[in-house]
Amino acid sequence: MRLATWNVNSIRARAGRVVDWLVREDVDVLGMQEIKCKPEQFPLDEFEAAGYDVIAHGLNQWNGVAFASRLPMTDVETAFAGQPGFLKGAEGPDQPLEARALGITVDGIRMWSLYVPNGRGLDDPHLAYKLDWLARLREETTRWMAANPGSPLALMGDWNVAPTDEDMGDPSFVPGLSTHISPPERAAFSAFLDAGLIDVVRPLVPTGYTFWDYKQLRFPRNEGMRIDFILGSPTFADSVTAAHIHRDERKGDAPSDHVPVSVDLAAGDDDDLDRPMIF
DNA sequence: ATGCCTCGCGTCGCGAGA
Repeated sequence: MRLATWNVNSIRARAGRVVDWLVREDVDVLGMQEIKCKPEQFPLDEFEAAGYDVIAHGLNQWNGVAFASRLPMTDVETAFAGQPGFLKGAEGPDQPLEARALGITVDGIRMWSLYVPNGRGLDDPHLAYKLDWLARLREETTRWMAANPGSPLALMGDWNVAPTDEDMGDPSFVPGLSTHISPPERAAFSAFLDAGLIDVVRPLVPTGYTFWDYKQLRFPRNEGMRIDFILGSPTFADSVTAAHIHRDERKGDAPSDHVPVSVDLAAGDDDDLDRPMIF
């Protein structure tokens, strides 16, 4: 199985490009972020013509997450337990949920398409929202892993955090002044690794960015950021046989500012991985 | 540099993105 994540920056502006890539790369399941539309506005026909079913979760022109899959999708959730909401200018609990998380199960694998809040600025209420959102997601992930020991889980999406200095190549992001690299954001990300999740791409693709700003020739200068990740539970990580950052998708006409990230998994219906080794 | 792109909205200026 080939599984991928991609912040598409408007699916209506990018459907042709996304479907072409899915077919060309033989992708089975794609988690998308920033579809920027409601489900009834999603360009379903182009996906269905290529053999993909779509589940979309979008509330308005902002955010929005979706899955496209050639395999059956079950157990759909449009938010994780404890997910906080946000409304600009509002404070306290009971702010409305945004369309930033979508969970499904495919072939026994629990997977989430996640669009972590941007943060906007170190002094902005959106940063507190981002940190709370990540902390709540980490708590729910820990709870889920304890309740489902040994079950494969993949958290994939746009995390809006550059976890190490090697992941930040955009000179406009300044330590002490900028989001994405601040110590609390990095701590919120590394808490997932502490909880037992594994970055399944980095060991196989040790360098490279997944995002380049549209402005200031960031892509030609390769001044990008690695902020899109696939984190897996141990059993999920054990099944990963390959990983790719599809850098070429930043080229050509009307690209997203993010590129897709994919992993290949050993076939789920053979039991080679469970067979005891005999010497 | 309050800038530089790109997108959606809703009518050409603004919020949001990272």
